[in-house]
Amino acid sequence: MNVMPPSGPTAQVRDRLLDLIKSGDLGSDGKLPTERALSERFGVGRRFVRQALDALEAEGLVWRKQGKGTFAGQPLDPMGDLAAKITGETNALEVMEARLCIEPELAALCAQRMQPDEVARLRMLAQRQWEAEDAQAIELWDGSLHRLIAQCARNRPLLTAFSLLDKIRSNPDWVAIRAKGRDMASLQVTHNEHLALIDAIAAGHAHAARTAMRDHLETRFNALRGELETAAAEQGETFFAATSKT
Amino acid sequence: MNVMPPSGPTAQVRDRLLDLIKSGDLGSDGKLPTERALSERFGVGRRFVRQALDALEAEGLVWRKQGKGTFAGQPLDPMGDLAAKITGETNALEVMEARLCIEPELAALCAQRMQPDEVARLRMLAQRQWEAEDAQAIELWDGSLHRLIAQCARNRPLLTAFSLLDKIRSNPDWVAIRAKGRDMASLQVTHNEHLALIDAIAAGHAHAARTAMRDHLETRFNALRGELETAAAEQGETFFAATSKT
DNA sequence: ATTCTGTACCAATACAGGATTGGTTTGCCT
DNA sequence: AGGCAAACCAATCCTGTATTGGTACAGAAT
Repeated sequence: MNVMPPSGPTAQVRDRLLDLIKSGDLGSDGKLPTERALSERFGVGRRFVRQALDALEAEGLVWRKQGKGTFAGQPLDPMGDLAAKITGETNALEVMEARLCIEPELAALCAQRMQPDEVARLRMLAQRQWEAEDAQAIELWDGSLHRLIAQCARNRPLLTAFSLLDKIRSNPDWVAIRAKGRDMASLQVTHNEHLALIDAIAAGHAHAARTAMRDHLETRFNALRGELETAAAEQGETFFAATSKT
Repeated sequence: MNVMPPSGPTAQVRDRLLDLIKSGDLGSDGKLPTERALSERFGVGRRFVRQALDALEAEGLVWRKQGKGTFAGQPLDPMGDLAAKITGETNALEVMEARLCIEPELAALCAQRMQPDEVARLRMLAQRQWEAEDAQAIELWDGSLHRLIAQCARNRPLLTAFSLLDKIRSNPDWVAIRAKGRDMASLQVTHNEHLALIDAIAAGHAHAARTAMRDHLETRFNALRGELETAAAEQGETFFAATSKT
């Protein structure tokens, strides 16, 4: 999908859409107003809205599906019923452990297989996350960044394994726990770690990318552990600590 | 679910249900008539029908879901659907790459979480594989060994990711390619590698187990690469080389 | 004649309300 | 007290309509 950079009214619509995306007024699923609503709101034809959305979709900032709508970020991979089945049989620590196994390798492969425009897309997603104004937007852009890295690794089974974890983690109660573990200081750390990761990927250094992702996940793991211990102290063990049975 | 063997009317209902299941009159999804319909049809109370179905469910001959119905057989495995979908979108090299990511970590976790009787089971499986007399038996015992390691790692998401790879690899054409890459010398190497791996696990050395598994998989990867190059030279690229698209 | 724009149409998906189905409880009869 | 039918509840399905992105068509403007 090679889309010309927008000019004229389309460029203005694109910028206003970007403002809307940044504004934090979207729902937790990042759903944007419909094309028809946006065309009324901006006082332009629907075709201009579509062209602006074409551009944003090419930049990886929105995704669209006929009959469903237009959403900020990157979509979760369809998992069928599998993730729902597993969610009740695992816990946050196991998922984190699995992430530490899989995502550094995805980052390394991404560094090896990255295509030229994809680095810019990663940087833009990291910037969206840094500029995010509420917990929902942080979650949406952080998730989108990790998803794009996984896609750019170009290994379908590993992408699927990642997506399984992604889906499990999308459970609202799990999302809430993560949100509690974030403050300005941790967001700064995350942003720095994201940038270091993207720099390693951009330079094509697989080993550095692997290490950067591992460091980043370990930081998040420690924050999660802190939250889980706080939650456990407050109310005894909850579903986060479901025993894994094999 | 411990269900007493049925007696009296329940036993008769059970037998009639079994006849119905065997009759081939069910739809393609194996859906049985509703409990209410069966109770009318057999001229008994619904409770008898439920008891008979309880028994058949305990025997694995039917499955039930509230709001959906009662079905002959066992529910479809969500992983089967997903693996079938992924199989057409990946290739043997990607799967091998994914194994190199996931299985060393499973071996390390297994070394940390292994329970006392499990080492003996691993050794027995390795011995079975060494003694196997044909390609099918080799595949069976080798697979069982790797599966047990994955289970003993006690991480549900990683086990699921492993199982997905296992499922993809169970495709018969893929099995055949692997069989062609084996001879007495390679089986000896494999056996030695299995033993080294199990020794590391038994000793609880996570790092050594990780390295042993990685070494073993790299050996298999090289053999697979050899077979794929041979196959490619013989008939041009086949489905093993499906391009991964992201 | 070509390009632009609004409108119409199509394909994919969602949604709401009612129906259906398994799971459980209640109340009546023996 | 035990057994059974009826009632109730929770989960899922079904249907018709609405919605949404994707595309085509027709008319207006240049």
